[in-house]
Formats: sequence, structure tokens, C-alpha cells
Amino acid sequence: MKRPTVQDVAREAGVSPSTVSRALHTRGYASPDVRDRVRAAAEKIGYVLDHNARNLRSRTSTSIGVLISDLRNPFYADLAAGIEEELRAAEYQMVLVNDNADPAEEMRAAETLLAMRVPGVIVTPVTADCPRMLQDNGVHVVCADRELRRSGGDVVLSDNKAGARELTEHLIGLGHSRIGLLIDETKWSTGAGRLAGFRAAHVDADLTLDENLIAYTSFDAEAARRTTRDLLGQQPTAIISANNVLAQGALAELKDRRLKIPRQISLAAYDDVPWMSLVEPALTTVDQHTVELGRSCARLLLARIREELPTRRRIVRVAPRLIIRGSTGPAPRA
Amino acid sequence: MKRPTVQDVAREAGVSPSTVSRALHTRGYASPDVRDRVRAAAEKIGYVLDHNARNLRSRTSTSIGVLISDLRNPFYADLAAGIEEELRAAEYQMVLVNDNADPAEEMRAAETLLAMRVPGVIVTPVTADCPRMLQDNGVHVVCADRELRRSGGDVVLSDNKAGARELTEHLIGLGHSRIGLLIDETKWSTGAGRLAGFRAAHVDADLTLDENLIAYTSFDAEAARRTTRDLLGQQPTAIISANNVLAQGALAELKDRRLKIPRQISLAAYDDVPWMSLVEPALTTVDQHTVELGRSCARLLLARIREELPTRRRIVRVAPRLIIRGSTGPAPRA
DNA sequence: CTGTTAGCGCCTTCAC
DNA sequence: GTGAAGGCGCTAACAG
Repeated sequence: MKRPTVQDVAREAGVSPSTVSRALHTRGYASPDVRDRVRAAAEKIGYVLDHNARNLRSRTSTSIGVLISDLRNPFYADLAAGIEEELRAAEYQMVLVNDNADPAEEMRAAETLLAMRVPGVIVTPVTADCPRMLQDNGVHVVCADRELRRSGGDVVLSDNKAGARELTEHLIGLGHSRIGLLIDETKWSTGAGRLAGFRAAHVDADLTLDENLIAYTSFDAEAARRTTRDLLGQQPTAIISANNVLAQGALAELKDRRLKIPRQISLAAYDDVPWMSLVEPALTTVDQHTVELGRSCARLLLARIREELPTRRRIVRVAPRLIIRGSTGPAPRA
Repeated sequence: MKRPTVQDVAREAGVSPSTVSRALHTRGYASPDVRDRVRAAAEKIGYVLDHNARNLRSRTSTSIGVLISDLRNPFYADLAAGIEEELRAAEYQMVLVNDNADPAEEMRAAETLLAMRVPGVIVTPVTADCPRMLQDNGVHVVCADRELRRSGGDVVLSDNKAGARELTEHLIGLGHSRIGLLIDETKWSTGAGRLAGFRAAHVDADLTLDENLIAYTSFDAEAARRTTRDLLGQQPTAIISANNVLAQGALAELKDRRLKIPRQISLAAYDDVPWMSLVEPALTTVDQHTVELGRSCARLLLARIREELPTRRRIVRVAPRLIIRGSTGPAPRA
């Protein structure tokens, strides 16, 4: 299956290959009539540029690597959708890889992207090694959603501390003083920020936080459910789950116990995903503007690639928004 | 940022560039000791293959194009996740493009993929032009989820007719004789199949289907909600929504009306997505095995690319599975 | 089993 | 404003 090349277009238009190249892409270097003739010729014989040849010649590529943990989680899907939208508008392509939050997979993917000579990668990093290795090889990196110590690269984050603080304040404002926090990780900036916001709200309100109300679990709905069961032993009047996956488990457990939400117990989540407005009562949660987060990542990366930015590392913090729905209400009288 | 090339590895290992190439990739064409030496050298100087150069030379690529309508819809996200999983295992990469179900975007994306010289594309086609154009240019195409008249290419489908029939039979078995169908499109094989299954179940049960019970709407939850309102005027005792988006609208309307599900009316969906098991009552629906659908697409495409298949067009039909949950129950006494 | 040679298709000098 | 020449990094074809 042989496809037409610039040579063929050149012959058809009666000009040289270099003129074809200029007429088709470089701006201003060809007279208008030649340009038209070349374009017509290209169209006529069905010429399609060869990215591989162009990339080889110019040592770049318009493919951008996107490394995420789990496309089936709406958070990552939205993030990827935002990234893709922005890349497409700029005529870049998105090479999407699921690394399942596995360091080895992540590293393998990074190597593949190196081989593709992508100019940049957006990653929700599992370890700092991956972003670092990419940068050591001259690839621009934007870390999305979390910041790792010594990962380097630009970062786009949701302001987790502010979001969690606002959410916690909302509950405190409703009279809750025993608020349980269901959380999986606090090593990454994501969980750490949410925990910090949770604590900060307590401090601001002069409330002593019973450490037993912080329930550590693993990133999986079933585990969250069991942890919620334990947490209920601490007699909280409200529960915050640190992300959308944990919220599923928490909700399942509360429903299973036939606890009236929010009359007997309030439930709030972090990271708004569609199902939270479909359940009854709908869940109070923090919207991370995930799609916009993705768009920001892409814009930042593209600016880097075009060298429009000062070398200094940039950290973009996207303000989240508290969405109050029916699942949170006044604390029950003791 | 100059990266090491085969030349550099060759010098380091004391062999020729072609031997490096063979030792690194082609199997069996280099003696074990040379192979080891070359690998060690490559590792030592941090050599990474250049896909662009290889693709140019060998006129192939290991990137596969995936064209879908909307990554934020869990159906497409799951499909993409299944595809990516299988491609990654085979050391292929996924270039993912959202076309927003817009024919122009779809065509633009197809041209980009042509420029990338991808050997194959998986697409949820909006028009037949896109798959056809790709095939005319020697690209293997697998159409996912729907079959378009004269699109050509292999197809991987959920057996929509069987699924809808089984779901309808389930309702008929519960005594429902006025079942409303909320559906958006019937031009594509997807909607057409579901409608056909719905009709077939009625025929099998010797039930005359009141055509007013088929409510056409557009692909959007809000529209579905309004259509549901109208449909309720026809006094159905059960409603089937033809996909996950329409189901949101239908559920919202029923809840808004304070109709007891399933006591006053049964609700069932098509295409199982996570929220359907979180709402109360959980929705009876048909699981399309979407991730597996995606895997099938990728496997089929890869087999094509490796020329392991007879030229004849292949149509894979994945059997869906009825999931009965709490939202469907006996028809209320008239 | 290994080396030499010759491009893949493009674009960027450099001349004119 | 346009053409000629060369080479990006790799591997297929051909010798040896």
C-alpha cells in the first residue's frame, strides 16, 4: 500500500519537493499561486503527510503521552477527556496508557513514550522515578492531581486542603463535632491535603479532633465499607469519604444499616462524580472541576513545549467547589 | 537533547549498526554472546529505540487509533479501557480521540491517524464515510458497538436484540403488558437491535405492542426526562430505557413524581454502569460486558494486522447478560 | 552469523 | 521565491 509522497505532489504540481513542503506547511515562503497549485495537486492525488518522516526529520512529535491509573474511574476519565480536548484543539494527539497505579507498568509506559519521542507527558505519578526519568531524557512533564516529593516537573492540583476545609466547616457549621474521615492514602499530596484541610477546619473552630475518627482504609469500595463499619463504632455524627471510590463503600454500609441520612448521620464525599447526584439523598461533595484540571494540564504542557514559560517550576492550583446536597444535615441531638 | 542511536551502541559493542538492530529486536539472527554484548552496551549508554525512524523505515507503526464519541460516558471509557489493556499487552499504543459524535471531527481524526500511519483503527462510527475512507487507505478498521450500512470493516457488537428481548421477557414474565421503551436512535444497529428485541419479545408472548409506548427522545438525560413525562401519559406499568444516559432522565422523573419503584412502576435500563447498583432500588439492566467488548475489538484488530484472519469480514457478537435487581417487580393490579 | 549499502519521506540549509 | 542536496535513525536487502 504505497501512499503519495511530496515527490508525487511535486511532480503533479510541476514544482520541487521542497516547494511542496513549504507551500503545505511553512508560512509565507511560497507565492500564492504556487501555494494554491500545490494544495490542489495534493488534494487531487490524495496526499497525506507522514508524521513519522516529519518527526524523524524534526526530532519532535505532536503526540503527547498521558499516563493515568484507571480509565474506568470517572475521575481519570474526566481528566483524560479534558486533556484530550485541549490537545486536539492544538492539533496534538493523545497516547493514553493505563498504568493501574503499578510502578513497573508506569516505568514501562514511560520508556515507550521515550521511544515515541513525545515532547511531553502528563502523568498522575505513582512514584517520583517516572517523572524524573522522563525529564532526564528531555521530556517535559506535568504531574496531574498529585505532587510527589522530588518528582520535578510542573504540577496541576486541585486545592485539596481548601476543599476539605470548606467541606469540614460546612459540617461543623451544622453542629457536628464528631466527624469521621474515611481516607486511603496520605503519602501523596492528594490525601495529605485533604487530611490537612480536615484538621485545619477543626483547629479553626477550636474543636479537638479525636484521632480515632480518622479511619485509614485501602483504595477499594469493599475495604471502605468494612472500615466504615469500624468507624461507626466511634459514634460519629457525620462521615467524610476522601474520594469517590471510598464513598461507594461508605454509602453502602450506611444504607445496609438502615441509617437515615442525614437525620441519623450525615455523609459527604470528595470528588463529585455523576452517581452522587442520582442517589437519594444526593451526596454533598467537593467538585474538583476534573475536566478543567485536565485542560489546565494540557495547556501548561503545551506552553512548556512552545517554550513560552520561564524555566522555574510552575504549580497550578485549581480551586474546588463545595456542592451541598441532601446527604448532610444538622447533627442529631445527643 | 541528543539521544544515543544504534550507531553509538554499535561503537560501544564493537559491532555494526545492523547487528545492533538485529540483536535488539529481530529474533534468532544474532549469536547469543553478541546479543548479550549489544544489550549490555545499549543499557549502559541509555539507548532508546526511535519509533519514528523505525516506522518510517519499515512502514508500519505500533500505534492504534481509537475513535470514540465521549470518554466521559462510562460506556466509552470502559470500551477504551478494554482496548487499551489488550493493546498494551501486545506492546501497541493507543491514540485516543474523542469525536463527540460529530462527523467532521471524526473525519479530521481519521486523517490524523492516516498521517500517523497507524495500521489499524477501532471506531464507534458516526458515519460510514470514516471507516470507509480509512480502509480505502489500507488501514484495518474494527467498528465497535455499532454496524453501519456500507461501513465495511470488522465489527464487534453486543447482541442488542438478544439482550433487549431477554429484558423485555423478564418484564412480561412479571405480568407487565404495557411496557414503555425510551429510546434515542434506531438508525444505528445499536438502537435498532434493542428495538427489535423489544418487539420480538412481545411477538413471542402474543402481546400486541401499542406503538405509543415507544417514546423517541434525544441522547441526553434532560430530554429523556421530558420524554418520560410524556410517556407516563400512556399508562405504562414498566419502562425500559435504551441506554445509561436515558436511564438517568427516566429515573429522575419517576423519583420526582414520587412513584414507588417497583410497586407502582418498574424501571429497567440497558447498559450497566456503576451508579445503577448504587441507587435505591438498584436498577435491573443488561450488562454489555463493555470492557470485554473493547478487548475483543483489540484482539480482532491485532489478528487482522498480523494477517491471521481470512479476508472475509468478521462480525463478533458478544452475548450480554441480564442483571435483575430491585427496580423491576410484578405489574400492579389494574 | 555479520557487515555494507541504500534508502524510508520529510524538511532545512544553502545556493541561485 | 524556488531548486538541489543532504541527512534525521533505522532496518531490509544483499554480500560475504
